[in-house]
Amino acid sequence: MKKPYHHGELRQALVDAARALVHDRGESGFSLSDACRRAGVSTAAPYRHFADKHEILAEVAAQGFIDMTNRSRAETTRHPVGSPERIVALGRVYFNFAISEPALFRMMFGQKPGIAENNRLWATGEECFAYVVQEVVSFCDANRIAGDAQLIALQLWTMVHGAASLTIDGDYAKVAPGLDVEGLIADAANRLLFSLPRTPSA
Amino acid sequence: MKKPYHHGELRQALVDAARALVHDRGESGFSLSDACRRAGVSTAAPYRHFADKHEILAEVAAQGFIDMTNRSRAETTRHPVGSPERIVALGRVYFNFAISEPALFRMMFGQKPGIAENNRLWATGEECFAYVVQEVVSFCDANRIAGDAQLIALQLWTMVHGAASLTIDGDYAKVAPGLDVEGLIADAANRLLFSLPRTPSA
DNA sequence: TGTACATCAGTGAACGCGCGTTCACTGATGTAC
DNA sequence: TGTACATCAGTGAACGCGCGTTCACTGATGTAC
Repeated sequence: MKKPYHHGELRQALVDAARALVHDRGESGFSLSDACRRAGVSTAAPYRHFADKHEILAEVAAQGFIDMTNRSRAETTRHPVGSPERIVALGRVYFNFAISEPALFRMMFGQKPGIAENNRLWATGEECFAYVVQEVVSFCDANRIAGDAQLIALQLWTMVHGAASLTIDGDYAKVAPGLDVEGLIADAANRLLFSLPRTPSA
Repeated sequence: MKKPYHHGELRQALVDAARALVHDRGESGFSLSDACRRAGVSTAAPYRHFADKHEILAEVAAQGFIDMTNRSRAETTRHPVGSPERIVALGRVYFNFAISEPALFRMMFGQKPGIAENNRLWATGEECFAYVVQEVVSFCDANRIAGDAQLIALQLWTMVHGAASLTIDGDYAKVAPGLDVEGLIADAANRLLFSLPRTPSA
Protein backbone atom coordinates (compact mmCIF):
# COMPACT_ATOMS: atom_id res chain seq x y z
CA MET A 1 0.00 0.00 0.00
CA LYS A 2 1.76 3.12 -1.29
CA LYS A 3 1.17 6.39 0.37
CA PRO A 4 -1.44 8.20 -1.70
CA TYR A 5 -1.36 11.93 -2.07
CA HIS A 6 -4.84 12.29 -0.72
CA HIS A 7 -5.24 10.80 2.68
CA GLY A 8 -8.97 10.43 2.72
CA GLU A 9 -9.48 10.29 6.46
CA LEU A 10 -6.99 12.89 7.53
CA ARG A 11 -9.33 14.82 9.76
CA GLN A 12 -10.09 11.89 12.01
CA ALA A 13 -6.53 10.59 11.69
CA LEU A 14 -5.27 13.89 13.10
CA VAL A 15 -7.76 13.76 15.94
CA ASP A 16 -6.66 10.21 16.74
CA ALA A 17 -3.01 11.19 16.61
CA ALA A 18 -3.68 14.16 18.86
CA ARG A 19 -5.55 12.01 21.33
CA ALA A 20 -2.75 9.47 21.45
CA LEU A 21 -0.23 12.24 21.92
CA VAL A 22 -2.21 13.86 24.70
CA HIS A 23 -2.36 10.47 26.34
CA ASP A 24 1.40 9.93 26.03
CA ARG A 25 2.74 13.38 26.73
CA GLY A 26 -0.02 15.14 28.64
CA GLU A 27 -2.22 18.09 27.75
CA SER A 28 0.58 20.63 27.79
CA GLY A 29 3.15 18.33 26.21
CA PHE A 30 1.07 18.23 23.07
CA SER A 31 2.19 19.99 19.91
CA LEU A 32 0.49 20.22 16.58
CA SER A 33 3.74 19.43 14.78
CA ASP A 34 4.03 16.21 16.72
CA ALA A 35 0.52 15.22 15.74
CA CYS A 36 1.39 15.81 12.08
CA ARG A 37 4.51 13.71 12.38
CA ARG A 38 2.45 10.98 13.96
CA ALA A 39 -0.17 11.15 11.23
CA GLY A 40 2.54 11.28 8.56
CA VAL A 41 1.58 14.58 6.96
CA SER A 42 3.14 17.99 6.62
CA THR A 43 2.60 20.57 9.33
CA ALA A 44 0.40 22.63 7.02
CA ALA A 45 -2.04 19.83 6.32
CA PRO A 46 -4.23 20.29 9.43
CA TYR A 47 -5.22 23.75 8.27
CA ARG A 48 -7.42 22.19 5.59
CA HIS A 49 -9.54 20.73 8.37
CA PHE A 50 -9.13 22.90 11.46
CA ALA A 51 -8.86 26.61 12.06
CA ASP A 52 -6.00 26.20 14.48
CA LYS A 53 -4.42 24.06 17.17
CA HIS A 54 -7.17 24.76 19.67
CA GLU A 55 -9.85 23.45 17.38
CA ILE A 56 -8.16 20.06 17.16
CA LEU A 57 -7.79 19.83 20.91
CA ALA A 58 -11.39 20.83 21.45
CA GLU A 59 -12.43 18.06 19.06
CA VAL A 60 -10.33 15.57 20.98
CA ALA A 61 -12.03 16.59 24.21
CA ALA A 62 -15.46 16.48 22.57
CA GLN A 63 -14.85 12.96 21.33
CA GLY A 64 -13.82 12.12 24.88
CA PHE A 65 -17.25 13.20 26.10
CA ILE A 66 -18.93 11.18 23.38
CA ASP A 67 -16.93 8.11 24.41
CA MET A 68 -17.81 8.65 28.04
CA THR A 69 -21.50 8.98 27.26
CA ASN A 70 -21.44 5.85 25.12
CA ARG A 71 -19.69 3.85 27.80
CA SER A 72 -22.17 5.13 30.38
CA ARG A 73 -25.07 4.01 28.24
CA ALA A 74 -23.49 0.62 27.59
CA GLU A 75 -22.79 -0.07 31.26
CA THR A 76 -26.02 1.22 32.76
CA THR A 77 -28.30 -0.63 30.39
CA ARG A 78 -26.92 -3.92 31.64
CA HIS A 79 -28.90 -3.39 34.84
CA PRO A 80 -32.63 -2.88 35.44
CA VAL A 81 -33.93 0.68 35.31
CA GLY A 82 -33.95 2.34 38.73
CA SER A 83 -31.57 -0.17 40.32
CA PRO A 84 -28.68 1.14 42.39
CA GLU A 85 -26.31 -0.83 40.15
CA ARG A 86 -26.99 1.67 37.39
CA ILE A 87 -25.78 4.55 39.55
CA VAL A 88 -22.77 2.54 40.64
CA ALA A 89 -22.01 1.76 37.00
CA LEU A 90 -22.12 5.44 36.11
CA GLY A 91 -19.62 6.25 38.82
CA ARG A 92 -17.37 3.43 37.77
CA VAL A 93 -17.35 4.50 34.13
CA TYR A 94 -16.46 8.04 35.16
CA PHE A 95 -13.71 6.96 37.50
CA ASN A 96 -12.22 4.40 35.13
CA PHE A 97 -12.27 6.90 32.30
CA ALA A 98 -10.20 9.29 34.39
CA ILE A 99 -7.78 6.54 35.37
CA SER A 100 -7.27 5.25 31.87
CA GLU A 101 -6.97 8.61 30.12
CA PRO A 102 -6.03 11.16 32.75
CA ALA A 103 -4.76 13.82 30.38
CA LEU A 104 -7.87 13.61 28.21
CA PHE A 105 -10.02 13.73 31.33
CA ARG A 106 -8.26 16.92 32.41
CA MET A 107 -8.80 18.43 28.98
CA MET A 108 -12.49 17.64 29.05
CA PHE A 109 -13.17 19.15 32.47
CA GLY A 110 -10.29 21.58 32.66
CA GLN A 111 -10.25 25.15 31.64
CA LYS A 112 -7.75 25.43 28.80
CA PRO A 113 -7.90 28.87 27.22
CA GLY A 114 -9.06 28.69 23.61
CA ILE A 115 -10.55 25.26 24.11
CA ALA A 116 -13.11 25.60 26.89
CA GLU A 117 -15.13 28.09 24.81
CA ASN A 118 -15.63 25.65 21.94
CA ASN A 119 -19.32 25.10 21.21
CA ARG A 120 -19.15 21.50 20.21
CA LEU A 121 -17.23 20.68 23.38
CA TRP A 122 -19.92 22.40 25.41
CA ALA A 123 -22.67 20.47 23.68
CA THR A 124 -21.07 17.06 24.13
CA GLY A 125 -20.32 17.82 27.78
CA GLU A 126 -23.88 18.85 28.47
CA GLU A 127 -25.19 15.75 26.80
CA CYS A 128 -22.98 13.60 29.00
CA PHE A 129 -24.23 15.25 32.17
CA ALA A 130 -27.82 15.13 30.98
CA TYR A 131 -27.55 11.36 30.82
CA VAL A 132 -26.36 11.21 34.40
CA VAL A 133 -29.24 13.38 35.58
CA GLN A 134 -31.69 11.23 33.68
CA GLU A 135 -30.38 8.13 35.42
CA VAL A 136 -30.56 9.75 38.85
CA VAL A 137 -34.13 10.84 38.18
CA SER A 138 -35.08 7.25 37.36
CA PHE A 139 -33.34 6.03 40.46
CA CYS A 140 -35.06 8.52 42.74
CA ASP A 141 -38.43 7.72 41.25
CA ALA A 142 -37.93 3.99 41.62
CA ASN A 143 -36.72 4.30 45.20
CA ARG A 144 -39.21 6.90 46.38
CA ILE A 145 -36.41 9.30 47.18
CA ALA A 146 -37.72 12.81 47.62
CA GLY A 147 -35.59 15.72 46.59
CA ASP A 148 -34.20 17.52 43.60
CA ALA A 149 -32.69 14.83 41.40
CA GLN A 150 -30.46 17.33 39.63
CA LEU A 151 -29.01 18.40 42.97
CA ILE A 152 -28.42 14.81 43.97
CA ALA A 153 -26.76 14.16 40.65
CA LEU A 154 -24.55 17.18 41.19
CA GLN A 155 -23.50 15.93 44.61
CA LEU A 156 -22.63 12.47 43.34
CA TRP A 157 -20.79 13.97 40.41
CA THR A 158 -18.84 16.23 42.76
CA MET A 159 -17.81 13.29 44.89
CA VAL A 160 -16.71 11.11 42.02
CA HIS A 161 -15.00 13.97 40.25
CA GLY A 162 -13.07 14.84 43.39
CA ALA A 163 -12.00 11.24 43.82
CA ALA A 164 -10.98 10.94 40.18
CA SER A 165 -8.98 14.16 40.28
CA LEU A 166 -7.20 13.39 43.52
CA THR A 167 -6.33 9.96 42.18
CA ILE A 168 -4.94 10.93 38.80
CA ASP A 169 -3.08 13.90 40.26
CA GLY A 170 -1.39 11.64 42.77
CA ASP A 171 -2.69 13.51 45.79
CA TYR A 172 -4.18 10.52 47.56
CA ALA A 173 -0.93 8.67 47.00
CA LYS A 174 0.98 11.40 48.81
CA VAL A 175 -1.18 11.41 51.86
CA ALA A 176 -2.82 8.00 52.10
CA PRO A 177 -0.84 5.50 50.04
CA GLY A 178 -2.71 2.34 49.23
CA LEU A 179 -6.10 3.94 49.80
CA ASP A 180 -9.07 1.99 48.43
CA VAL A 181 -10.54 4.84 46.41
CA GLU A 182 -13.40 2.88 44.89
CA GLY A 183 -14.42 1.78 48.36
CA LEU A 184 -14.28 5.35 49.58
CA ILE A 185 -16.51 6.52 46.75
CA ALA A 186 -18.99 3.69 47.20
CA ASP A 187 -19.26 4.30 50.91
CA ALA A 188 -19.71 8.03 50.56
CA ALA A 189 -22.21 7.70 47.72
CA ASN A 190 -24.22 5.24 49.77
CA ARG A 191 -24.36 7.52 52.76
CA LEU A 192 -25.26 10.46 50.53
CA LEU A 193 -28.14 8.58 48.97
CA PHE A 194 -29.49 6.84 52.06
CA SER A 195 -29.58 9.95 54.19
CA LEU A 196 -32.12 11.46 51.83
CA PRO A 197 -35.75 11.87 52.85
CA ARG A 198 -38.17 9.36 51.34
CA THR A 199 -41.78 9.45 50.40
CA PRO A 200 -43.97 6.90 52.22
CA SER A 201 -44.09 3.56 50.42
CA ALA A 202 -47.23 2.81 48.45
CA MET B 1 15.62 54.81 45.69
CA LYS B 2 18.07 53.89 42.92
CA LYS B 3 18.24 50.40 41.69
CA PRO B 4 21.15 48.75 43.46
CA TYR B 5 23.22 46.12 41.79
CA HIS B 6 22.47 43.60 44.49
CA HIS B 7 18.81 43.05 44.98
CA GLY B 8 18.90 41.60 48.46
CA GLU B 9 15.62 39.77 48.35
CA LEU B 10 15.67 38.49 44.82
CA ARG B 11 14.79 34.92 45.66
CA GLN B 12 11.51 35.80 47.31
CA ALA B 13 10.89 38.59 44.80
CA LEU B 14 11.08 36.05 41.99
CA VAL B 15 8.73 33.70 43.78
CA ASP B 16 6.28 36.57 44.30
CA ALA B 17 6.55 37.59 40.66
CA ALA B 18 6.02 34.00 39.55
CA ARG B 19 3.00 33.65 41.78
CA ALA B 20 1.47 36.85 40.44
CA LEU B 21 2.15 35.72 36.91
CA VAL B 22 0.62 32.31 37.49
CA HIS B 23 -2.39 34.09 38.87
CA ASP B 24 -2.68 36.39 35.86
CA ARG B 25 -1.79 34.07 33.02
CA GLY B 26 -2.43 30.60 34.38
CA GLU B 27 -0.08 27.72 35.10
CA SER B 28 0.84 27.08 31.52
CA GLY B 29 0.94 30.74 30.52
CA PHE B 30 3.83 31.26 32.90
CA SER B 31 7.34 31.86 31.60
CA LEU B 32 10.54 32.37 33.53
CA SER B 33 11.48 35.29 31.31
CA ASP B 34 8.22 37.01 32.20
CA ALA B 35 8.90 36.57 35.88
CA CYS B 36 12.34 38.15 35.43
CA ARG B 37 10.84 41.08 33.59
CA ARG B 38 8.34 41.50 36.38
CA ALA B 39 11.03 41.36 39.03
CA GLY B 40 13.21 43.72 37.01
CA VAL B 41 16.25 41.50 36.61
CA SER B 42 18.01 39.76 33.76
CA THR B 43 16.89 36.34 32.64
CA ALA B 44 20.05 34.77 34.01
CA ALA B 45 19.57 36.07 37.54
CA PRO B 46 17.23 33.30 38.77
CA TYR B 47 19.94 30.71 38.26
CA ARG B 48 21.76 32.07 41.32
CA HIS B 49 18.78 30.94 43.41
CA PHE B 50 17.06 28.11 41.58
CA ALA B 51 18.25 25.14 39.59
CA ASP B 52 15.68 25.72 36.86
CA LYS B 53 12.20 26.88 36.03
CA HIS B 54 10.54 23.94 37.73
CA GLU B 55 12.17 24.71 41.03
CA ILE B 56 10.63 28.19 41.12
CA LEU B 57 7.19 26.85 40.31
CA ALA B 58 7.49 24.16 42.94
CA GLU B 59 8.39 26.83 45.47
CA VAL B 60 5.35 28.87 44.43
CA ALA B 61 3.13 25.85 44.97
CA ALA B 62 4.79 25.05 48.29
CA GLN B 63 4.19 28.58 49.55
CA GLY B 64 0.59 28.11 48.45
CA PHE B 65 0.29 25.14 50.78
CA ILE B 66 1.88 27.10 53.59
CA ASP B 67 -0.62 29.91 53.06
CA MET B 68 -3.49 27.48 53.03
CA THR B 69 -2.35 25.83 56.24
CA ASN B 70 -1.93 29.20 57.94
CA ARG B 71 -5.37 30.35 56.87
CA SER B 72 -6.85 27.06 58.08
CA ARG B 73 -5.24 27.51 61.46
CA ALA B 74 -6.37 31.10 61.70
CA GLU B 75 -9.97 30.34 60.82
CA THR B 76 -10.44 27.17 62.85
CA THR B 77 -9.02 28.57 66.05
CA ARG B 78 -11.77 31.18 66.13
CA HIS B 79 -14.17 28.40 67.12
CA PRO B 80 -14.15 25.99 70.09
CA VAL B 81 -12.27 22.73 69.65
CA GLY B 82 -14.51 19.94 68.39
CA SER B 83 -17.27 22.25 67.18
CA PRO B 84 -18.73 21.68 63.70
CA GLU B 85 -17.87 25.28 62.88
CA ARG B 86 -14.23 24.30 62.78
CA ILE B 87 -14.88 21.72 60.08
CA VAL B 88 -17.02 24.17 58.14
CA ALA B 89 -14.25 26.75 58.42
CA LEU B 90 -11.75 24.28 56.99
CA GLY B 91 -13.94 23.64 54.00
CA ARG B 92 -14.55 27.30 53.47
CA VAL B 93 -10.84 28.13 53.53
CA TYR B 94 -10.16 25.39 50.99
CA PHE B 95 -12.93 26.45 48.68
CA ASN B 96 -12.16 30.16 48.91
CA PHE B 97 -8.52 29.49 48.27
CA ALA B 98 -9.40 27.72 45.05
CA ILE B 99 -11.75 30.50 43.99
CA SER B 100 -9.32 33.28 44.69
CA GLU B 101 -6.22 31.65 43.19
CA PRO B 102 -7.41 28.98 40.78
CA ALA B 103 -4.19 28.60 38.84
CA LEU B 104 -2.14 28.29 42.02
CA PHE B 105 -4.64 25.78 43.37
CA ARG B 106 -4.24 23.70 40.21
CA MET B 107 -0.48 23.82 40.54
CA MET B 108 -0.62 22.67 44.15
CA PHE B 109 -2.85 19.68 43.52
CA GLY B 110 -2.10 19.09 39.88
CA GLN B 111 0.45 16.84 38.39
CA LYS B 112 2.87 19.07 36.53
CA PRO B 113 5.90 17.09 35.36
CA GLY B 114 9.07 18.30 37.02
CA ILE B 115 7.15 19.98 39.80
CA ALA B 116 5.09 17.28 41.46
CA GLU B 117 8.23 15.38 42.45
CA ASN B 118 9.65 18.28 44.43
CA ASN B 119 10.35 17.28 48.03
CA ARG B 120 9.52 20.57 49.67
CA LEU B 121 6.20 20.66 47.85
CA TRP B 122 5.43 17.19 49.13
CA ALA B 123 6.26 18.14 52.68
CA THR B 124 4.15 21.29 52.73
CA GLY B 125 1.24 19.42 51.17
CA GLU B 126 1.39 16.67 53.73
CA GLU B 127 1.52 19.18 56.53
CA CYS B 128 -1.58 20.85 55.19
CA PHE B 129 -3.52 17.58 55.06
CA ALA B 130 -2.23 16.53 58.47
CA TYR B 131 -3.86 19.61 59.93
CA VAL B 132 -7.19 18.66 58.39
CA VAL B 133 -6.98 15.14 59.77
CA GLN B 134 -6.11 16.49 63.19
CA GLU B 135 -9.19 18.68 63.16
CA VAL B 136 -11.44 15.83 62.06
CA VAL B 137 -10.05 13.62 64.82
CA SER B 138 -10.92 16.29 67.40
CA PHE B 139 -14.37 16.65 65.92
CA CYS B 140 -15.06 12.92 65.97
CA ASP B 141 -13.84 12.62 69.54
CA ALA B 142 -15.95 15.52 70.72
CA ASN B 143 -19.05 14.23 68.95
CA ARG B 144 -18.67 10.57 69.78
CA ILE B 145 -18.47 9.68 66.12
CA ALA B 146 -17.12 6.21 65.61
CA GLY B 147 -15.04 5.46 62.58
CA ASP B 148 -11.65 6.07 61.02
CA ALA B 149 -11.13 9.82 61.25
CA GLN B 150 -8.58 9.75 58.43
CA LEU B 151 -11.14 8.13 56.16
CA ILE B 152 -13.76 10.67 57.10
CA ALA B 153 -11.27 13.45 56.45
CA LEU B 154 -10.51 11.93 53.05
CA GLN B 155 -14.20 11.84 52.16
CA LEU B 156 -14.76 15.44 53.15
CA TRP B 157 -11.63 16.47 51.30
CA THR B 158 -12.81 14.63 48.21
CA MET B 159 -16.15 16.38 48.28
CA VAL B 160 -14.73 19.85 48.76
CA HIS B 161 -11.97 19.27 46.24
CA GLY B 162 -14.48 18.10 43.65
CA ALA B 163 -16.64 21.15 44.25
CA ALA B 164 -13.66 23.50 44.08
CA SER B 165 -12.40 21.93 40.85
CA LEU B 166 -15.76 21.90 39.11
CA THR B 167 -16.24 25.51 40.10
CA ILE B 168 -12.92 26.95 38.96
CA ASP B 169 -12.98 24.90 35.78
CA GLY B 170 -16.39 26.30 34.90
CA ASP B 171 -18.07 22.90 34.73
CA TYR B 172 -20.89 23.70 37.12
CA ALA B 173 -21.53 26.87 35.17
CA LYS B 174 -22.01 24.87 31.98
CA VAL B 175 -24.49 22.48 33.41
CA ALA B 176 -26.19 24.18 36.33
CA PRO B 177 -25.71 27.95 36.02
CA GLY B 178 -26.34 29.86 39.23
CA LEU B 179 -25.80 26.79 41.41
CA ASP B 180 -25.25 27.51 45.10
CA VAL B 181 -22.03 25.54 45.44
CA GLU B 182 -21.37 26.39 49.07
CA GLY B 183 -24.85 25.19 49.92
CA LEU B 184 -24.28 21.99 48.00
CA ILE B 185 -21.05 21.33 49.90
CA ALA B 186 -22.57 22.13 53.27
CA ASP B 187 -25.53 19.86 52.67
CA ALA B 188 -23.42 16.96 51.43
CA ALA B 189 -20.89 17.33 54.24
CA ASN B 190 -23.67 17.33 56.78
CA ARG B 191 -25.22 14.19 55.41
CA LEU B 192 -21.81 12.53 55.24
CA LEU B 193 -21.08 13.31 58.87
CA PHE B 194 -24.50 12.63 60.35
CA SER B 195 -24.92 9.28 58.70
CA LEU B 196 -21.92 7.98 60.63
CA PRO B 197 -22.33 5.52 63.48
CA ARG B 198 -21.97 6.96 66.98
CA THR B 199 -20.79 5.62 70.26
CA PRO B 200 -23.38 5.74 73.06
CA SER B 201 -23.33 9.04 74.96
CA ALA B 202 -21.66 8.98 78.39
C1' DT C 1 -15.68 7.41 -23.74
C1' DG C 2 -12.44 11.27 -23.86
C1' DT C 3 -10.89 15.59 -22.63
C1' DA C 4 -10.61 20.25 -20.41
C1' DC C 5 -10.78 22.35 -16.35
C1' DA C 6 -12.25 23.79 -11.65
C1' DT C 7 -11.75 22.27 -7.11
C1' DC C 8 -9.66 20.37 -3.45
C1' DA C 9 -6.18 18.17 -0.22
C1' DG C 10 -1.98 17.78 0.25
C1' DT C 11 3.55 19.45 0.19
C1' DG C 12 7.75 21.55 1.83
C1' DA C 13 10.15 25.48 2.75
C1' DA C 14 10.14 29.49 5.29
C1' DC C 15 8.74 33.03 8.78
C1' DG C 16 9.01 35.23 13.26
C1' DC C 17 8.67 34.34 18.01
C1' DG C 18 9.57 33.52 22.76
C1' DC C 19 11.47 30.29 25.39
C1' DG C 20 15.08 28.14 28.91
C1' DT C 21 19.67 28.13 29.64
C1' DT C 22 24.77 29.25 29.31
C1' DC C 23 28.63 32.28 29.08
C1' DA C 24 32.17 35.51 30.16
C1' DC C 25 31.73 39.50 32.48
C1' DT C 26 31.31 43.20 36.30
C1' DG C 27 29.94 45.54 40.30
C1' DA C 28 29.26 45.09 45.33
C1' DT C 29 30.18 42.99 49.70
C1' DG C 30 32.66 41.12 53.47
C1' DT C 31 36.75 39.54 55.66
C1' DA C 32 41.87 38.85 56.86
C1' DC C 33 45.69 41.18 58.13
C1' DT D 1 41.49 52.31 60.00
C1' DG D 2 43.07 50.94 55.36
C1' DT D 3 43.84 47.83 51.84
C1' DA D 4 44.00 43.44 49.16
C1' DC D 5 41.39 39.96 47.71
C1' DA D 6 38.00 36.12 47.59
C1' DT D 7 33.28 35.52 47.10
C1' DC D 8 29.03 36.37 45.57
C1' DA D 9 24.87 38.26 42.97
C1' DG D 10 23.94 40.33 39.39
C1' DT D 11 24.33 41.71 33.78
C1' DG D 12 23.55 41.37 28.87
C1' DA D 13 24.34 39.08 24.84
C1' DA D 14 24.00 34.91 22.65
C1' DC D 15 22.69 29.99 21.74
C1' DG D 16 19.76 26.43 19.80
C1' DC D 17 15.19 24.81 19.74
C1' DG D 18 10.56 23.75 18.58
C1' DC D 19 6.60 25.91 17.94
C1' DG D 20 2.19 27.66 15.19
C1' DT D 21 1.17 29.48 11.04
C1' DT D 22 1.55 31.16 6.11
C1' DC D 23 2.87 30.74 1.37
C1' DA D 24 3.16 29.46 -3.38
C1' DC D 25 3.07 25.17 -5.15
C1' DT D 26 1.49 20.43 -7.05
C1' DG D 27 -0.77 16.18 -7.53
C1' DA D 28 -5.33 13.94 -7.51
C1' DT D 29 -10.26 13.97 -8.07
C1' DG D 30 -14.63 14.83 -10.04
C1' DT D 31 -17.63 16.90 -13.31
C1' DA D 32 -19.38 19.24 -17.75
C1' DC D 33 -19.64 18.67 -22.33
